[in-house]
Amino acid sequence: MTKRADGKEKRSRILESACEVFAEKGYHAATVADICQRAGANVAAVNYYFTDKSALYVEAWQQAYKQSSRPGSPEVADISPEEQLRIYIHSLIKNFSDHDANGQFARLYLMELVNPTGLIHNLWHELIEPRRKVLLGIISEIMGAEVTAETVLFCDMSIVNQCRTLLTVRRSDLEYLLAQPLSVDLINRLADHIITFSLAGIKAVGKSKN
Amino acid sequence: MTKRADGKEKRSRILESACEVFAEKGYHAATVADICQRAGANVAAVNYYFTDKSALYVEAWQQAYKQSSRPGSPEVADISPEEQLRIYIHSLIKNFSDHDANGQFARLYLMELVNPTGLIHNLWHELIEPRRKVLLGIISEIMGAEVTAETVLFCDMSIVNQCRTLLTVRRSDLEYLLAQPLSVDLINRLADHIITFSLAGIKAVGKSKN
DNA sequence: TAATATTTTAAATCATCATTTAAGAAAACC
DNA sequence: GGTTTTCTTAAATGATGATTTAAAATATTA
Repeated sequence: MTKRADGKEKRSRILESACEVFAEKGYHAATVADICQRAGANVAAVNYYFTDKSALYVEAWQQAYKQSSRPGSPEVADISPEEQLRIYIHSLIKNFSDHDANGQFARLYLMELVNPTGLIHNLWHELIEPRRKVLLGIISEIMGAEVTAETVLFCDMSIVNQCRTLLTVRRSDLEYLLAQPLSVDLINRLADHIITFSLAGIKAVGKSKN
Repeated sequence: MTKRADGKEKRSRILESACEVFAEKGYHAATVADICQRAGANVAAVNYYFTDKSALYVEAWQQAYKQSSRPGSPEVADISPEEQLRIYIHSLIKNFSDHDANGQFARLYLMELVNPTGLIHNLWHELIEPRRKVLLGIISEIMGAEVTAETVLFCDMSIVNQCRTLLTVRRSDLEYLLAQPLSVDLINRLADHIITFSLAGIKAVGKSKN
């Protein structure tokens, strides 16, 4: 009935490295041994604290989600939707290029998208949808009310998937493609590119649809 | 020293289902048993014909590559770059939405991108780069000569990643997002969307950069 | 058809991981 | 300090999946 003070410390270290490893390799390629080693724990610890690899996975998801920063919460209602989009894309890019907490959730999400485990069925829609709504809102504001839901969704997909570049391609491959190291500066230039590209894209699609 | 006539038939059936399974699940989650079952073959067949799971993987890659259609080879030099882009994007989308040969290579590629096995190190650049060059050429033609290589690369990434939506998201999830079945018609509308969106994007980026 | 080469099969083996166990170490509590 | 609970560990067990083997089946060739 009594708990040790430092008790949960190893637990959370495991959770942390679980996020890392699952994000890096996906569910199947990740091994419990690898996770524990990084956490400096014995393999048995996973089952002691989480019962299962799969349960650990689910908790890692929730953990990573909680630690990730929601992009572009519409705090200041006064700025133009274009400016809101700018901010949203910047924070998306920042999230996607981080290797810690933020980037981890984004990667976990991508891995689940690409090769679903079926373990987080419930979380899926419930966690993701609210965040997506923000971007959908911004887009339809930019386009005006005349436009169909499908068109807005297409734009959403266009934007998010552009940003996913950073998530999909390994750093070294990206550096090869771009023929330069992946500096903060480069990432900012990419963000600016996506903003310009998308803003024009949205407007053009909006125009062609009414 | 003599070969059986139908000998290679089972071999190629295995290769075929290997493409399927690897494309669907990625290297780790795919099992030899699953592959053989789909091919109606005994598990030992993999080792008999290919020695290894990993060697089978490499051959599946090559096979899928050969069977995939290169998008937008610039056969007719007379059409405008805008029209070429249209054609390129359409064929990319077609490739990415197919579940047979074409789509398989695209999925294999994505899986390797997202969670590299390191098994196809050599093939990688050598197979992919030539194809990418086509799109880069089209883009810089649209933008004019004034623009930096980086800008062209960013546009390339914007376009390809938009198209990757179809590869990344499972059919059922996509249908959920779009609230409708994934018809040929829908895919065409998506392709048209990406074309309009990207053409405007390219032009805007080109303008802002000189 | 006999002799040989190739392909297929079921079962055995091996390897990699996940999971359990049981014993020991370290707190916490009295 | 002694007792109890919580953690930690190394080693055992189990499950899954890749690979090997050796024998059977099928084809090819002479």
